Amino acid sequence: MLDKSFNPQAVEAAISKKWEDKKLFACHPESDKPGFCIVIPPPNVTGNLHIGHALNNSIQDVLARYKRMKGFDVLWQPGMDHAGIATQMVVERMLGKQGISRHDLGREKFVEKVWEWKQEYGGQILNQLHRLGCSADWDRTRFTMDDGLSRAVRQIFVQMYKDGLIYKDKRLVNWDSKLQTAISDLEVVQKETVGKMWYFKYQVEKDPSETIMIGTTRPETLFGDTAVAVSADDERYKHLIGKNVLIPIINKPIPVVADEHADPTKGTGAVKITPAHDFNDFEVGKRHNLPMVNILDRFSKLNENVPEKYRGMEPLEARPLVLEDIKALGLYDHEEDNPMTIPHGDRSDVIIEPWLTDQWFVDTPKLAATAIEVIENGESRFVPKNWENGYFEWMRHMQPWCISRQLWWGHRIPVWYAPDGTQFCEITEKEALRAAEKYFGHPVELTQDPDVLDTWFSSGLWAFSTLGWPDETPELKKYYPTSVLVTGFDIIPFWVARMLMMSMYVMKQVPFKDIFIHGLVRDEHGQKMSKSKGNGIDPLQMCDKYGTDAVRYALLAQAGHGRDVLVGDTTIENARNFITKIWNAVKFCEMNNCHLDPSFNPGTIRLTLNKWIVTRLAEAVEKIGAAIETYSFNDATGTLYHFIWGTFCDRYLEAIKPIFYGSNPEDQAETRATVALVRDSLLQVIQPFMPFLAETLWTETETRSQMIMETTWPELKAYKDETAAKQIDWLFDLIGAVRSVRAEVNIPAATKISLKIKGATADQQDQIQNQAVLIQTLARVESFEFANEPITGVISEVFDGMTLQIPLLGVIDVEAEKARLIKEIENQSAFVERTKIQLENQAFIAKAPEKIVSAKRLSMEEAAKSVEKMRDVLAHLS
RNA sequence: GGGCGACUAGCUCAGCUGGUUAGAGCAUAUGCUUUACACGCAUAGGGUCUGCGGUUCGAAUCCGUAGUCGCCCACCA
Repeated sequence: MLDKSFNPQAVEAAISKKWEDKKLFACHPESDKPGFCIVIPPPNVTGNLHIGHALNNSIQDVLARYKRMKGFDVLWQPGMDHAGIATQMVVERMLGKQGISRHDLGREKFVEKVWEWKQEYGGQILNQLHRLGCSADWDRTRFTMDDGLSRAVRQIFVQMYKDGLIYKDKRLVNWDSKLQTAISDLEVVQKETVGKMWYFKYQVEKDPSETIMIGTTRPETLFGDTAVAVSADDERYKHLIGKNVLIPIINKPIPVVADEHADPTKGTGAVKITPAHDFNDFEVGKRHNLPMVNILDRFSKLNENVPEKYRGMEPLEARPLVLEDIKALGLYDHEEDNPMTIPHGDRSDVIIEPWLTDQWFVDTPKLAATAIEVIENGESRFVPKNWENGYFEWMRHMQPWCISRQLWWGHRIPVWYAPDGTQFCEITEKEALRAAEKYFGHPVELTQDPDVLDTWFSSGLWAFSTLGWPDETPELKKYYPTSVLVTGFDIIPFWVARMLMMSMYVMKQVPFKDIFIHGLVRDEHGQKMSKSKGNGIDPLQMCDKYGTDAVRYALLAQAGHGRDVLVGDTTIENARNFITKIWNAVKFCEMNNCHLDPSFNPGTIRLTLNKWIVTRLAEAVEKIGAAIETYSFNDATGTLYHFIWGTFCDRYLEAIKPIFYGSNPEDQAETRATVALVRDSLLQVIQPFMPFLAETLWTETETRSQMIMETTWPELKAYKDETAAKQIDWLFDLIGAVRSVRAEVNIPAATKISLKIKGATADQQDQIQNQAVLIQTLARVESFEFANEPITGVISEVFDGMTLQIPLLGVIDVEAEKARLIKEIENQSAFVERTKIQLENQAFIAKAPEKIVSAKRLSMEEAAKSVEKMRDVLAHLS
């Protein structure tokens, strides 16, 4: 006998273990089942499971489990990302507590420490995903710094280098002075501030009476100025072009140049050019061959290229002093408030300075073209589709991707330098040495580039590197391109776009066919979860409190197209309540001895009630399957919920009680077998969503050796009987109407009443007789009477053929009932009126489809379809 | 500045290519210790579908426009 309710804490661990012991999550590349593959968005090795992971992985798990039941050979490829900066920060912090810096250890020792850390503390998140019930093929877990994946990284780097798609360049990059590394554009976040714009004058060389006024938001960078730019046809400044002006304070002469960058309508029309510290100015500098004066050191402090009194200061410290000095010189004019955004590092949160350094770049603008094409031509598609716009936008404005990081943890750049600086890019040091020897004609000593690659470089290869590339593995052959990528919109540019580019370059095939983008998890009020607000939800705590299935279901119940997911105690409690409902429904089956009958053929069902539930079940199962296939998890769960709670429990289980409490053994046997069939089908259908509950009930209710995970998706199409289904629905409407009237006129539940039914067709009268027991139980009706004579003229006219023709005899307040009916009639009259108009219009439309064609700008074919549809609706109406 | 999306019951949302009387869950009210379930059952109240204009026999749905709120990108001398 089942307990009072489901106790997830007691069973989850054991069930997980059983699944894993039986290797039910493993893929079978050798099997001839069709392949279905999802690669996990690899969580950071430093990561801890948060609610967003829970959503992301629950979705993937539903797909994996569903596809397995549908007969696919599923590979859900798990793994982790080495997360260069994040991991290095964690380990440095840990060492810092012992008073050790990474420089004390040296590179090699430090990297060793990181590996030790990974061994001991890293990858917690994978255990947490196990707890969520994720059916990934855990034995195949990959790490972006595995030998295999590292080899893939080096090989692709070399190939891209040789194809000219990776190059080293001295350019302005985003420099993070705290992390001491360059970062990519994507890792920079803009923060709004109210800044100021300062206006001051530069004196013209040899003619101090003439000046040119500029406006700037960063006066302290004037030491790095190498020109002032004006528009070529700006009358105010035309005469100054080619002359020199003097930088205030240091009196260094710099030229006035004509450049399109200067916009006469903005500021004063004249702009100071600091090529080493501003991306726009850098371009101007290149156009005019200006010197690049770097005034910041690697800690973003002013360096030896500024007057002594400012050296060692941060730009913001120096700014007021510089302004003071300008004022003292009498060159200062005025200041204005100026709203602006300041770049910050997404990890370090310090101000990011553009800084001139040597870095490695990927020529992403070149790679972008194919990656755009495959989305345009549908080889790969975003679901929902509207993400494509953002993707195109981003891809078309792509800058070269800075991939070198001045870190120690990561894939070291496979480039070696000869003493004269010649580069040798090879997969291994040996090959580099050989190449160098060949080049120079004698052996030379080489030193490897100290930098490592951006973490996203290796994750960009994830779709194929995890499957064994560059070897031609059976996995690669069977599972690539993968079926679907499930991810959040926040990493479309970081990851999705780069996977598309890298995969197209290496594999010439898209990495995945579908890209399902889910929403953000928010709190119950729709607020973004954040540490500062304290409204975050720990999924594992919720699993402890309500059970894993409840958490999964609460998330999945809202996961749809372009929709955020709102979670909190209430939503999870509701999910838990649903689980209890299912538990109790199954318990009811058990108490009524409903057991699986292997000889039972649903095609031979006699009772309409049983035909009805099987039909409605079949429909629900189809709908749920279709919803999963289209990533509408909210629809799938909604259908599940309404079928189980509304149809199966509230209607069917109540309706069969009279049969169980009756005395017809044949009816009882058929009903028991039907119940067991419906129960098992439902358990199978909920398995992807609530695997622990499904597995528990599957094994507790029957003695069977097979786990539910090994079963197939229910196939019930053949047993549908729409006529029977409609009859029972009609009856339930009748019962509902009776109940509603009873409630309205306050008839105590225990009172039996007699029912006079008007206007029912002969068919319907038969049904009512046949299901007398049902009606007597559910509607508490004692006897029926069928009457053809009208109560009044009005009622008969309007009510002919309608469900609500149930004047109740005997016990009710006639006046109240009459008032109710009149109200009803008003509604119905309006309805009939509309119907009549629509019927008239049918004739009208049949006569004039051309009118529809012109009005709706449809083709004749479409118009015809539209007319057909109207006929259907109208036929149904009348 | 450019783009995307949303606005339907107190709350959170369905409502797909226009077509039965606009739905659900939660919340609310009333009544139920009915032998699966009070994490439950039954019933009810609650909506000029953001405003305005248009197309149509017919608009929550399509078009235009105004408003409010989100998000993304860019610029910022």
